[in-house]
Amino acid sequence: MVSARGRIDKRQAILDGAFTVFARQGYAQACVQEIANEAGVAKPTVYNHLTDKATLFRHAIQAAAQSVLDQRLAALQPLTEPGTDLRATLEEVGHHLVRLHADDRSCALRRLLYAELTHFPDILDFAVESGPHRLSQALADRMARLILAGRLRATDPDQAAEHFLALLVGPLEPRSHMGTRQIGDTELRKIACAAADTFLRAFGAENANARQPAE
Amino acid sequence: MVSARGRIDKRQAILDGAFTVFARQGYAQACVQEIANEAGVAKPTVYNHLTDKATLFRHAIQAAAQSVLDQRLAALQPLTEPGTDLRATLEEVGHHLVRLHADDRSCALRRLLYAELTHFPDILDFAVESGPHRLSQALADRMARLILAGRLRATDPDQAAEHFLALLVGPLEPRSHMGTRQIGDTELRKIACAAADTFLRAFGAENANARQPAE
DNA sequence: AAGAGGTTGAACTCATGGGTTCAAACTAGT
DNA sequence: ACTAGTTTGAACCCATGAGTTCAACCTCTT
Repeated sequence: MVSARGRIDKRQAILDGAFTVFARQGYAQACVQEIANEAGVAKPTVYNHLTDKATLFRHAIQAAAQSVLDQRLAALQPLTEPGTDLRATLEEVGHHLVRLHADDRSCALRRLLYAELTHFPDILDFAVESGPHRLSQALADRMARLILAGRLRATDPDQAAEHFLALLVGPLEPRSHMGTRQIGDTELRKIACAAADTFLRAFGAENANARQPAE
Repeated sequence: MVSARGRIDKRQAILDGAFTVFARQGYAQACVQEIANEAGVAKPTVYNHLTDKATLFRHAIQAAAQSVLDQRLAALQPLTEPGTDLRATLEEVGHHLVRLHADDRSCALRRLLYAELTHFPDILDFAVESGPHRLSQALADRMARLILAGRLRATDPDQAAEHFLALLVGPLEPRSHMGTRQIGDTELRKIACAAADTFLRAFGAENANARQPAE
């Protein structure tokens, strides 16, 4: 028997190649032969691991969505220990989130989801439900803590999270030409700063509304 | 000769049917025969008016994008004469914009653009450039007037417009499951109110920051 | 009535690509 | 070296659908 490690590697390679090609071509235009080439594997091997083009697609999307979500959740980390300068922490987290959102993989995944949602209604479950929704929940948890600590105004934490994410992501779409154009890091930073600024004006605690210059 | 009116009607019917079918199936999965059926027309007639499936797609998208943009620009109208209650006007415009954004046609168009942007890079020109960008510009013009009139804080009008749109549209995507689920009008209204509230807190003139109950 | 231009349906050509088959080659474990 | 499970390439079958052709057919114009 071929080493189990080798099998798993092949499977991973196939899923990775599948996502790459699907991202490049869309579901219908992507042909299995090309996926096999991308993965450095023969066509029958693909069908040996994944029965269908459709299940191949589902698994590739699911893997990509999981990794994207993990990255985003990790980016919220600094908010659990906000330190003394809340603005700086928000800018940092915002910058990180915005960078992830503008990432190639992330954009490709979003495009694929939008495109094939009608043909694969079931991908909603693990891609939308556990995508932006989970992120929003996690962020709302942090917002609740900040409100309790008196560092934000007393409001609905869910709405605070929703609006912070909106301020980050909203300006991104038009500027990136729907994920086509890459955005420079300085521009991303500016977007994050602007979002943090507006957010603090609207949700900051009354006594700390003004920009605090330094410690 | 068949009446010119009849020809034009056929062409319109074809473009409309094309958009409907493309929206339902995506570019690759849509077959020209089905478009012909949808338009109540024979297949060769389609090729008589539009040479290609590709140009058929381009024209259908262009027409849809134009009509969507027109609707959105019209929705900004109330902001040119803001009346005494700025908050109410913002909520009204916001509600209108959000309703348009959540509309079936609009969602379908957005999905198509995302999906086929890689295969038709040229649709960027008339769909993205003259889509959200134009809307943002028009809104920024209104913002500039409001700032000059002292009804908003002195800031960059472009950023004010960007953030207002972000606050409107951002919360929509996750809730509508990327345009799959229809959202009730009361929920849309709530989203618009929340957006107006956050926006006024961040961009309202200092003296008019608080909620003004009535005239 | 005659003719011109657009429309129709059906049949046709041809390329693409999903999925399968199979014999040969490979790669451990014994 | 022997065997079992895997991979490989190439060829194959078959469905789908883009785009074309053509003869019959409207539907106006003159």
